[in-house]
Amino acid sequence: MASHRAPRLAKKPPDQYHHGDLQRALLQAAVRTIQKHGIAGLTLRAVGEELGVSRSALYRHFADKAALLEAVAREGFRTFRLALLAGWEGAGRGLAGFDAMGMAYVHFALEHPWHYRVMFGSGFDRSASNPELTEESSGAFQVLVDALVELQGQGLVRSDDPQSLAHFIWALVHGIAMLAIDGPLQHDGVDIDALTRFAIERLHTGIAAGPSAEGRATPVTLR
Amino acid sequence: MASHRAPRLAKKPPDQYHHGDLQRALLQAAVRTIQKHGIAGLTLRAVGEELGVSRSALYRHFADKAALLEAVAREGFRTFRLALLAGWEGAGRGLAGFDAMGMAYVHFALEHPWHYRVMFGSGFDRSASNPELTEESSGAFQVLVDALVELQGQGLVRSDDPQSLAHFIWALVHGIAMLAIDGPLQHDGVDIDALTRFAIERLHTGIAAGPSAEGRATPVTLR
DNA sequence: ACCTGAACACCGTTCAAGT
DNA sequence: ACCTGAACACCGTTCAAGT
Repeated sequence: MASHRAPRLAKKPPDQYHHGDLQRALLQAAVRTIQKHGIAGLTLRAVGEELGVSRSALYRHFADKAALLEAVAREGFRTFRLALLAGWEGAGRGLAGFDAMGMAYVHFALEHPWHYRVMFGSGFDRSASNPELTEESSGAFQVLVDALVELQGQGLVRSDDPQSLAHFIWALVHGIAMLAIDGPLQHDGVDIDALTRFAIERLHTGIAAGPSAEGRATPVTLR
Repeated sequence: MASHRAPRLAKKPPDQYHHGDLQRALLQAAVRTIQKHGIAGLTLRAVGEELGVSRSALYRHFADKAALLEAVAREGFRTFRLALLAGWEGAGRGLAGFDAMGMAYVHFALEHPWHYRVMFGSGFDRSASNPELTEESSGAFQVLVDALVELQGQGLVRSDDPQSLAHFIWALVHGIAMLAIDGPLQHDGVDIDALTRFAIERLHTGIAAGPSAEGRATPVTLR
């Protein structure tokens, strides 16, 4: 790019001080390394090698390894929130939007399993004051709460405390995601999509037997 | 214990070859170390020190560190299964037993968080053929399946595929447990017991609004 | 049979030194 | 201001050697 004399081209031009934005490059390299070698195989040496940079260069841009993982989690929560929102709004909100948001949740976990693992794993202190991370995290959660409040306003969802409802539903999809990624649903030939659809149906009508629920084709959506 | 001459008493008598059952002692020491220093702080050196034994002595009884963690998980699944069964039978089976089993699930996770983390964490290969572990694990799952089949036989639960129902319910309680232990429910002042009870209620009747569910004090348990 | 202790190949992190 | 390279204190694992 700049004007040096006849640079001997390596794959990445080590012209200036290596990068204009090493911070961002380190983040991306960390994600690639995790995808290749797992979260335990994320070593600062491997990250540095991928960029042709010393292993201690990272410390100019991140406090330590945990901070690097936090950055990965933050990036994950950001795109996660957008995915949930896209599901909700893409299906035109309402009960269809609610269901689409649930599917989007599980799909995100299946499509970005490593991001999801880092986001909800224990690679860093969640309690240690980390305002940026908790903000992104609760931002994603808020999408669900907002949707529930809207549905309650339309009389489509029970008028319970929205926080409790949201925690309940979040736990459900989180559980499906975790069991699908790392748990026994992984290799048992379970159709995750079908299970998720089933779970969302049961979310609407419950599991109780009896004329009020059993045999009804569509969930109760009076009014 | 045995007859040596005037043993200079250390805390643990290093009389013979240290232990009659080092394997079991190592397992317990591992659990204690994890409880004290976290799952990442589990080092073979720390385990050995706790027993006054070399750090390589472990390799006589476990293939490697992952095998030690697997043993912890196996022990966890065994007592977990018993806890679920105690809830189910202690409450006299039926719907009350079902609810008690759900509470027992979450309570186990809250009372043995480190065991739970190891059981469902990624400290070892779950796919790598490990028959003993998967047997214990699916044994715990089977308690739930059996209960559901029994409830279906009594007409108390929808006649869906019991496996799907079990996966759905398992995901829910697993999600609550994970969010309560490591997630944002941890320090938000959320009453986990109340949330679990609420979740189990919603499990019965669903979240839909309308006369068929809203306002009814007790879940539908016709017949 | 069971355990030790040195050795090996790895880690994350620090810090003086280079440009 | 940004990065290097040596050094430090840790790891898990192996293996000859002791009893």
